[in-house]
Amino acid sequence: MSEKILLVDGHSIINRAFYGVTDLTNSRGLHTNAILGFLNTLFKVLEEEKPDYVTVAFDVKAPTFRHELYEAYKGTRKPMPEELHQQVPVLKELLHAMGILTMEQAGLEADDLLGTAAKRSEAKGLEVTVLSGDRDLLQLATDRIRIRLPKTKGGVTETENYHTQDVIDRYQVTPLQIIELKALMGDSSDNIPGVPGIGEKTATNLIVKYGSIENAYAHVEEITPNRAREALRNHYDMAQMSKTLATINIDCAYDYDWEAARLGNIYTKEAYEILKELNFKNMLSRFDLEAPANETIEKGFRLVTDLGEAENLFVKAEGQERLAFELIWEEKQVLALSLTLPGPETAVVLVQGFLTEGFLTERLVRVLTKVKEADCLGLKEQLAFLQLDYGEAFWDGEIAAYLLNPLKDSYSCKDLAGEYLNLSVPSGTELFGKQKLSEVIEEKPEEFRVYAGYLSYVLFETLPLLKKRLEEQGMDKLYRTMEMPLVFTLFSMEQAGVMVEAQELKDYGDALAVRIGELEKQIYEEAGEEFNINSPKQLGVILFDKLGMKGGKKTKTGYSTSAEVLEKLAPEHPVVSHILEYRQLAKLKSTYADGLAAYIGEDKRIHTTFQQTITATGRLSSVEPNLQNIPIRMELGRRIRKVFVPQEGCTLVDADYSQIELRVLAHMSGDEHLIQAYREAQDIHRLTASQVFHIPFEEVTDLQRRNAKAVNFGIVYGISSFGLSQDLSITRGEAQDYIQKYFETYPRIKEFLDGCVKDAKEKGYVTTMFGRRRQVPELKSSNFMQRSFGERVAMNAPIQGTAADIIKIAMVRVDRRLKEEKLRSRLLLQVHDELLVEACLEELGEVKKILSEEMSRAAELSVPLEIDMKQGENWYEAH
DNA sequence: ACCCTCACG
DNA sequence: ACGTACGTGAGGGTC
Repeated sequence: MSEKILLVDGHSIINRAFYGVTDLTNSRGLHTNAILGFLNTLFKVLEEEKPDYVTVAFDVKAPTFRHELYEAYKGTRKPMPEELHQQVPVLKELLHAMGILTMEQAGLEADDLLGTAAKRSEAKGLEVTVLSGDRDLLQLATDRIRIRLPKTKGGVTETENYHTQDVIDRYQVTPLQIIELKALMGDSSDNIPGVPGIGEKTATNLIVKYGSIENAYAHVEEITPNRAREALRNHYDMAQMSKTLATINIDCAYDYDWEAARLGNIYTKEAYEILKELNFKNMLSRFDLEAPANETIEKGFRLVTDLGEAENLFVKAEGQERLAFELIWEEKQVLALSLTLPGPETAVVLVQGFLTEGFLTERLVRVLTKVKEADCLGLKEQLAFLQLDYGEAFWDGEIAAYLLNPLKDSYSCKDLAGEYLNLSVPSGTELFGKQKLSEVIEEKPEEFRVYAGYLSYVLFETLPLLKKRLEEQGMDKLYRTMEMPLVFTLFSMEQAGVMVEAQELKDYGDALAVRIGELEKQIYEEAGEEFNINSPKQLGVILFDKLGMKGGKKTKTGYSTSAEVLEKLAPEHPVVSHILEYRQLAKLKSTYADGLAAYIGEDKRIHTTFQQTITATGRLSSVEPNLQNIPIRMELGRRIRKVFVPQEGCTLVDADYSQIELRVLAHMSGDEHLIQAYREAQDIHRLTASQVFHIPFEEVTDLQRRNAKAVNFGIVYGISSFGLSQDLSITRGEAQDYIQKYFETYPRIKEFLDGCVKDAKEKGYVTTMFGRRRQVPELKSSNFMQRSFGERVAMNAPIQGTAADIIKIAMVRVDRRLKEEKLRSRLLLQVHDELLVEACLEELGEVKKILSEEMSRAAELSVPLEIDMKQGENWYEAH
């Protein structure tokens, strides 16, 4: 078998990685996402190909022969963003440390170097693979040169592979004719001018029929349609030049050295050090020869399919101090249990034959009530299969990892393994894509065993580390007394759900539909044509191009048509206010009337999911559906709340904290004026106005009060004069003036906010009253915008986060008391500063007492925590 | 997959 | 000079 060579288009792969991988930085603020993406792609291909030679080609920032030929070539091409540019030298250094050859030369592009190396390697008898993100490289494909183009589908990266025939199958033309296509069509990203009026279809037709641009021109009289014929006739010279531009030079003056490209051991000490510096913990395990190899770990995972064997396992488990478990399920059915006992000894028990779901879950519950510690990932989801009450034994790795770093977007087994164990573990999608797990168990039992085994193994190995870090960072109490009990409270709330009147919701939607229909008709008449009102793009064309309105504000992609802009335009043309009304109704219908209806269950209730590990500040979020953003500000939308009702014999009680964030600010800053104001239970915004503007309380005008209110809000958001000026439609100078006066009045607040920023700059994070942390990496950015954002975040997170802590405490206590006092009333929803309870009529008095007591006592502040509470026959009335 | 818009605190 | 308020989720359009 002949030897193999892998040639990598460094420029295109790192670009692709930069835009495809979420931004990351290492501890010194260097952006690393493109390097990570590049390495992931490279390792995957290296493992698949096992090449004997590897070379990565880069572009050099210097004119090439193409510039001499055509001056606009790459003239307007946007420069590499700084965040990407800084990563290139680091990547090259890393490749060199791994003993991988790189090539670059002034006057040549990476494409030309690749083409040259590929053709010479082919001539030498090697099997060639070219890895690139750029389809232009397809012109190099032959029977012995394969082009691999990475493609991301559903989160899984795969490559499309092209030999000669694959190109023909896909594009109807030969690899070399790809050049002709490109010359005809043009390529805006490379500034290659095409022939105006010829697109992919026409170009393909011409080349399939005539083989080349020259031959097509020779038969130009025959060409149809007319448009194409004239286009080619008029732009033939251009097309020929484009062809030269698009042609990869396969015989550069470059001395390619195969021996320098020969692949040795890439897992070197030098590379290990660089990866450590880059903070690529997932990668390190490949390079760390001392760490236990995946194979060693995986060998220990035992598949259990026999009832007797399972029973023995459970008996053994019951006697343990600690274990990790994870039920694996799909479509509400348990498929398997992953269990790790000290040793560590990992077993994967399949639901199969006598090993029923019922047996498995009942036995597991018995085990879990006996052991001192049970670790898992995503306990709330597991509880759906396990009849369990709150217990101190449970530890949830997802929640622990979230507290340690709330900025991540996932806390999967794979993430934990990489971050805390330096272990590279495949994810479900990587292994099985979208295939159903029930099929995977049948078809790939071996792979499933490994996948499932890791789920509990990783938890067992990670939890001690997570615990240690929580203690080190002073978050163990927060974890044990707030977040873990809350898991059970949220589970109860989700299970309870909230009852919704389906018919009323439908009637509401139907009524909207009638009005939406009328508005549609009217808008089309006023616009003089029919168009999609829901499309900001089409709407922009109608308003700003056709009707000639002065639409100033542009977004990245075109005119802005936001309500803010439209409201200013409303006086100019009657269609604008109709569009505004249409927008409002369309939103209500699609998101709320139709959207919510789809979630009403057989029990007539909507069961949302509360996410506990999403927000950067410690708040919860609500999804599928989101019940934390049901309309309230406008009357029409607010009416939707009438469909949220109590069950028979119950009523709804809604309690919300009054201005909790400002009260938290008063407490945390220790500002006497603000504290005094709250102790006297005054109208806080009016008082602010009176103190800031030095006027008697009674004489504060509505406008002054409104301004003061906006300033109070701004303070909580991390004040900026620009933000305030936008909100109040005043100049920045005036806004700055308000802010200055505010801080003169409340100097301790300024000290507190400055202190937050200073802390964040020194320590890299800010904390809430209860010790919850949020890292603020943006403060290290060299970009002014990013840094300013970091400053606002540093001011806002302690306030928003403390308020979130307080209501979480209240929720756990309210839930606990309702249960301890054996009440049938239930906590249903949380909306950041508000709790909704379904109270049985005979328990109403007690429920109100519990809510009031537990919410106001949740934290000891230097100002009272006041609660507004209402009761009603639906959520509209109760709030 | 990403943007725009808009609903909430 | 930079070009923004903090935190979320969902639907529709576009590429």
